[in-house]
Amino acid sequence: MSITIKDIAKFAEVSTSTVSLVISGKGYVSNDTREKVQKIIDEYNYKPLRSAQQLASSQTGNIGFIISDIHLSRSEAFYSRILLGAELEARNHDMYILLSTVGAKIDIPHGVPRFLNNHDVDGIIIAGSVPVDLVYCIRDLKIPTVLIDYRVDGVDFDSILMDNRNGVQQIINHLISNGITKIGFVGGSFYHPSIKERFEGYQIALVNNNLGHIAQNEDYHYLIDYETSVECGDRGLAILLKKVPELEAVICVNDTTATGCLQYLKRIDKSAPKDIKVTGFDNVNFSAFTNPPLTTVNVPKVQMGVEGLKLLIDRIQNGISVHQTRLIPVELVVRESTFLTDTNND
Amino acid sequence: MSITIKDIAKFAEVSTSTVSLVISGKGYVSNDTREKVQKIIDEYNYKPLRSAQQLASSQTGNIGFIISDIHLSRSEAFYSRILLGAELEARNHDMYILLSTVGAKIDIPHGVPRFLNNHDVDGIIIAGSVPVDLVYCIRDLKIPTVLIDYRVDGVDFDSILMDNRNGVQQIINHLISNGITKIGFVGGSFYHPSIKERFEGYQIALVNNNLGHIAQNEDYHYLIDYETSVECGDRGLAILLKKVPELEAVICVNDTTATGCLQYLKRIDKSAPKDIKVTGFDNVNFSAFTNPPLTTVNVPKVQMGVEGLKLLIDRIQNGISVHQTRLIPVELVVRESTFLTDTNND
DNA sequence: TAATAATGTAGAAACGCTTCGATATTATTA
DNA sequence: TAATAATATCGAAGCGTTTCTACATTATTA
Repeated sequence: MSITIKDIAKFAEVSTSTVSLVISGKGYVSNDTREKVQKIIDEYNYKPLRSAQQLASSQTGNIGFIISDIHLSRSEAFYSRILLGAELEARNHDMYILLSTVGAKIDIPHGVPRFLNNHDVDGIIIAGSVPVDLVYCIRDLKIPTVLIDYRVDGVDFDSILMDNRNGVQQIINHLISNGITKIGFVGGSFYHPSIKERFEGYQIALVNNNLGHIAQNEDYHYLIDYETSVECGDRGLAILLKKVPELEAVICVNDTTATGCLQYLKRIDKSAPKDIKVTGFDNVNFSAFTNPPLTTVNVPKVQMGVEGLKLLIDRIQNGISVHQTRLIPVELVVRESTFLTDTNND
Repeated sequence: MSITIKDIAKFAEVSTSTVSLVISGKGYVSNDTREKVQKIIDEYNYKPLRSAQQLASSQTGNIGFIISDIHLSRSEAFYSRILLGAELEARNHDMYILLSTVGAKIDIPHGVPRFLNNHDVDGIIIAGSVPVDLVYCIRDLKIPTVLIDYRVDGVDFDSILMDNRNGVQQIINHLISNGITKIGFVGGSFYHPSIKERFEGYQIALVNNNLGHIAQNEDYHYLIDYETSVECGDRGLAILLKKVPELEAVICVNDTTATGCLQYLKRIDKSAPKDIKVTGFDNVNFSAFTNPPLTTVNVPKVQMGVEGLKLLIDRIQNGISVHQTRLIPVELVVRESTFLTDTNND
């Protein structure tokens, strides 16, 4: 039917093993032979059949990407950008990504993504929080795994994290250097490590600036809702302002929550930055288009996906023994929700 | 290493071919034998190796899912719900989904999703609009293909569409039966067929209600922006109200755009439904949480993914000759952005 | 009851690749 | 210069399935 490695070998007048070596780049092949074979391959646009490669090499060429369905459909493109980055890098290694969403509750072992039980992946990426039972299950499977924007205490995985604490510190320095000190925090519960880290960054930065009394004062903190959402921000700022009417700024755990704060301000006929400074986190695509545009922290989402896949490939191919954590730097993006400026800051 | 079909055959004291027949459910196997073999399979938790199956059967067991990167990251979980549905149904057929995003421009044939050139999929789902060149390319490849929420004039594919015209008609009937007639439309350009259909539905419904003059009056229509977005709705309603101050209702092409209208109303110190009725379309997850909650049209997104995959499987397995279009019914969801009610309508 | 059809099972040949030796040639070292 | 190492190529085995063919056995039909 289609053209096979045998055909190429015949046309190039070499053995199939030589063709295979040329394709994989392994072993010894003379330059002359390599070029001759490559020319034939190109001429016939030959692509080795994946299933045959897989069967012979006992590698699947697939990466399993696990994400909670909530994250995928609610988190405003944050995780889908990570997926995008992973896919981008997967192409460079000629691998495919098998996507699987998981619910908040899954029963082990029947409810786990199929590719786990079926041995259909060479490695796994977990993006964002998933049920811990699943994490334990995957650890026991001993499949190479990388966590992106997630970690589980007591489980030692390679991971890609963003520097949440530093990001919030940048925000706080930005506020304090402009004379703002009465700074509140609106977030979600600590079900996700990033939320916890952002709040910790908030507390540390305040303490470092001799504002420990605010860092400790629960009136300044709204950390109740399980999921972060627009409504969470709306409700959160309302409650904070009731307790602390003199609040000067509110740091939101992410851009979505910050949108909620802006919404609340508008409802009570106030606005940022005039009455109160509002900041977000993540720099998702809509954050430049809120009214006013959000000061936030840019998280290189696509790059996190790329790095995650690179790390995973590294482990699959080289089986490095010690687990790595890569902390991705983040960067303050100043827009008008904190201070009106003349300079255009994109 | 792992357990193979040979092991199962040995333990069950049958041939490998019999085991294979039991697994696939094809051919003739006596009940006794079937049960005996199945018991062994279960006992050892045996799963056939995909690559071997694929090689022997020359089927990949994969479905390619193509979506524009804009759709994936901007369209508020609409398309990711479709993806979810497709994945759900893929599981029932023990197939995997290979996801590929494409940009607004791609060069044929090098920029097309890899799985096309590499013969790594048995069929393709295209969700939402993609470059037409890609559609032509896929047609020429003669791979079974299903379009979901998209169509291209002159290309005959199986497709899953939603009943956009009927949805808008339901909205208009809802408005008119409550005495509202001065109804505007805010949408995007017609790059996507659904946008065009929704506008057509708007016009048809008006004509049917003896409101043809409004259907024809361009002052009532904002159809400029390429992408539908919050800003598009904000800007659109502003312009409409300038031209038609007595406007009573605005039908938005989707929930995102409707959100923009609500935003604009708030800015000019007006609100829905008091000053003007606002409706959306799609019923995405946030539409129940806007302020006020949006009257909209529910589109069964997950079901569309499921149906798309079913149709695709049908074509792959049975090679049905005539192309099918399945029109998915939609349903009006009345919330408070049109009329304040006593009844709770979820 | 004899011929035919349906049912049930097994053996072995693919499927298209990778990789392990084996062998031959060339380069390097002692 | 002889022994060894590095380079280059090939043939063939093997990866774990599916499926074709052959051969029995049992059920159905004339």
